[in-house]
Amino acid sequence: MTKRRLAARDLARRTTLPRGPRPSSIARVAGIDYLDLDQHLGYALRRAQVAAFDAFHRATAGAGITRPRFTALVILQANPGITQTTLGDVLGTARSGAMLLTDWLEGQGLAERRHRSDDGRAWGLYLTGKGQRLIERLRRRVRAYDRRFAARIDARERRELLRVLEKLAR
Amino acid sequence: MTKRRLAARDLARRTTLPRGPRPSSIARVAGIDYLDLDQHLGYALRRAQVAAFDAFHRATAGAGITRPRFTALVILQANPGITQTTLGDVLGTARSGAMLLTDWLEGQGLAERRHRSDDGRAWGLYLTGKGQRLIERLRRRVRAYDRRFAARIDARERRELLRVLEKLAR
DNA sequence: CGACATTGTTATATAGGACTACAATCGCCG
DNA sequence: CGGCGATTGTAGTCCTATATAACAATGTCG
Repeated sequence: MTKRRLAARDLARRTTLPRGPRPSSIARVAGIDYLDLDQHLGYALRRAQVAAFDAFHRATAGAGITRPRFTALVILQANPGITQTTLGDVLGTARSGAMLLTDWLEGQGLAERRHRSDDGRAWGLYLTGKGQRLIERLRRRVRAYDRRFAARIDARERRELLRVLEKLAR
Repeated sequence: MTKRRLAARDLARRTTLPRGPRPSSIARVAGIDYLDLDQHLGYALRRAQVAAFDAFHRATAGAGITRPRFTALVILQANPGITQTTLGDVLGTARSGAMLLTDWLEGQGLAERRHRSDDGRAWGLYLTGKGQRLIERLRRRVRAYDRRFAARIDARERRELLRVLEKLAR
């Protein structure tokens, strides 16, 4: 244990399961003129994304799992030993956020920090057995809900959509 | 002035321009295994949406305008006299949020509340001249940035994308 | 008129971040 | 090999965007 683990963290406070804002979906209100709002890619993307998030939310209901937490678990599953900084890069958040997230995962017994022999500053992050089991179950559920959500469009549209979204996200 | 306007609001506090979290974009990190994350519509939509928000953010830089504020201005422009509750419905947020938003718009001199003759409870919301000028300028800028962002795909892809996104958002 | 619903409002709580400063450690360069 | 800048995790602070609940004023409808 180096110094940085000595400080007793208030894990309890950070372990609170988020009630979270219900994502719901952004319904179109009758009688309202939206002008050209739907012609904006940004607006259209956001509406679709909120709807998708709703499906995700139902898939992970009760597990206290949020979007970044799910992503983190997937990344940890596929990249054992990753550092917090890299995790933050993947999630697109600051280092400090990745640390809070890691604290939560550790507090839940889903992941653990292990010292790296090659770098005394960094931790290697690993899923625990519990974390492994949880993410496998969650991935099945999320995939299922994603498929159900995607049922609104056909297979070709879905393929095209993913292709175009990737071009936009780059 | 009915009672509900009498309470002196701390407009100053709410008038603060948001520094806001820089949206940036969620870059793909080299050497990391993402598993099937990109196959999830939700994940792909989110990445694209963050990228789009980045374009929006650049378009509205310096004006203190956030996404919901922009939407509110557009909606007010096209639907003068709308109530706060309806505005909240359009934005997909709670009434209290719509009120805070309205407070901000009013504090900035962009919109104003006027009594409705038909309903003593509700306010009708209207853009001021300043708000009118701002939203017209902003819409031009946002459209331009949206076009620039959309340049990553061709016209047919864009049309298809909007069509498919609409199906998903419903 | 009286019960109930709706509107705006206020107060409160919380998640989710960013940002900064700091100590330990690494890596490089002279 | 010794020192200095860069990097990592950490702690502390701050802020935004939300939601929720309780409330008074007002509307609606039986």
